[in-house]
Amino acid sequence: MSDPHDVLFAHFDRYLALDDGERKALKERSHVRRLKKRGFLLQEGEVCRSYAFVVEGCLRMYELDAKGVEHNLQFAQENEWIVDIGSFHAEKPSSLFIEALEPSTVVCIEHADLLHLYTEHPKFDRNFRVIIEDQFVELQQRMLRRNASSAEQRYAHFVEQHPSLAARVPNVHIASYLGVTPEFLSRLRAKTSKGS
Amino acid sequence: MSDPHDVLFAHFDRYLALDDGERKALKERSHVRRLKKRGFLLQEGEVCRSYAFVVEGCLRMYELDAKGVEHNLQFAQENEWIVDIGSFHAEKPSSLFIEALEPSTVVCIEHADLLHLYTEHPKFDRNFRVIIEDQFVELQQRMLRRNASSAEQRYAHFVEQHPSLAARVPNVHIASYLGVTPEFLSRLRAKTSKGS
DNA sequence: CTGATCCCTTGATCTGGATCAAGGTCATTT
DNA sequence: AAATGACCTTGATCCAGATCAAGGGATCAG
Repeated sequence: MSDPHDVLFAHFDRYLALDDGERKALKERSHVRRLKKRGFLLQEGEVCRSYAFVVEGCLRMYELDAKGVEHNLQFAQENEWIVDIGSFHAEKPSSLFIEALEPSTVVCIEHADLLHLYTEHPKFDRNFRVIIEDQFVELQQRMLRRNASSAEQRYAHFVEQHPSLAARVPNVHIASYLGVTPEFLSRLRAKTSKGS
Repeated sequence: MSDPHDVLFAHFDRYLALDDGERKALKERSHVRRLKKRGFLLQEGEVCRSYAFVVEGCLRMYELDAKGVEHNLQFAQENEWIVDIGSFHAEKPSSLFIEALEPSTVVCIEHADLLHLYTEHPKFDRNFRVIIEDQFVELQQRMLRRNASSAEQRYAHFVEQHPSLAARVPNVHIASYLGVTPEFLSRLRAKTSKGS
């Protein structure tokens, strides 16, 4: 198995690649954390302390509503970031949970450390800007689909765009992410598998 | 009336304020554009050339679906930014429209100019990162509400959080933004105004 | 091995919100 | 001043998806 930090460095190669000094700083300013299945990286009421990069495994971020129903906001698997940015930057209590759906390994950067990286190495400002711009675009498209497409279309799109998530994540969670009940998603699946 | 660029400079004071050199560069690398009511800043099929800051007026960004129905993705009024970031950065045709709902004044930064600002003045990387992080957090919360709340709750929240938009934007557009039909929004309004 | 817990499915029924249709009020244009 | 069009409302009906209820197959801990 490769060093978690190497996976992270390789991830940055997709943007502006880090030089040795930046890699060293990033390594010093982050730490590896391992979570077992159903372990929490963040729970409601806590401040989100870690900007987390998933090296291995799969996590979800969700909210618990007044009726006790969970609403999945985001999944993150290998080479993806997960954090409650609002809570992280403001250092205020989060209303979200981040939970490992499988045994997972993440690289965590804490608030003070990220600020340090930003000011010492402007390339991080650049790279994190681009990373979040990409996430923003995806979220906008998801919002549009939520308003413009039927549950059936949204599910088909999800399976097409995220086949690995569709395979590794329980359908209950996909249903919640898409904004439908698990029962209804089950019916959709029954219908479309019959059709093929 | 104050100079549109001064409004933009004042906007940046809320983040890391610009120094004289940065202000000069920003002024040189941007231009003011005035739109009449129903004028377009972007139309489907075009590349989104401008990262636009609203000095005065109000615009909306929307998609037109296969059935010819519009879906509002975002509003922008004074001191807010509007752009199809995906199209802007990739310089690829957009599937969105940006239309002025009122006579409006915007400051536009084109792609090459923004890249120039980013590389010459790293503070822009920082400021635009923070700006989009804030937008991202808002959009996440909107996504959660879309999945967790009823149309009635979403409308009440919209009016509470965006009273000025609720006052200046036609209800048809608010309905589309919230993901309901104008007819249904009208019924919600009738019900809640009776209740008070 | 054995309960307990997930997770998925299927049936019956209900409802939030959509659709279709019509009419009314303003504001803008000619 | 008529006419067009944008915007809002209200009624009647319909449907996508929710809710409630039950059962069944994995998987996992003790």
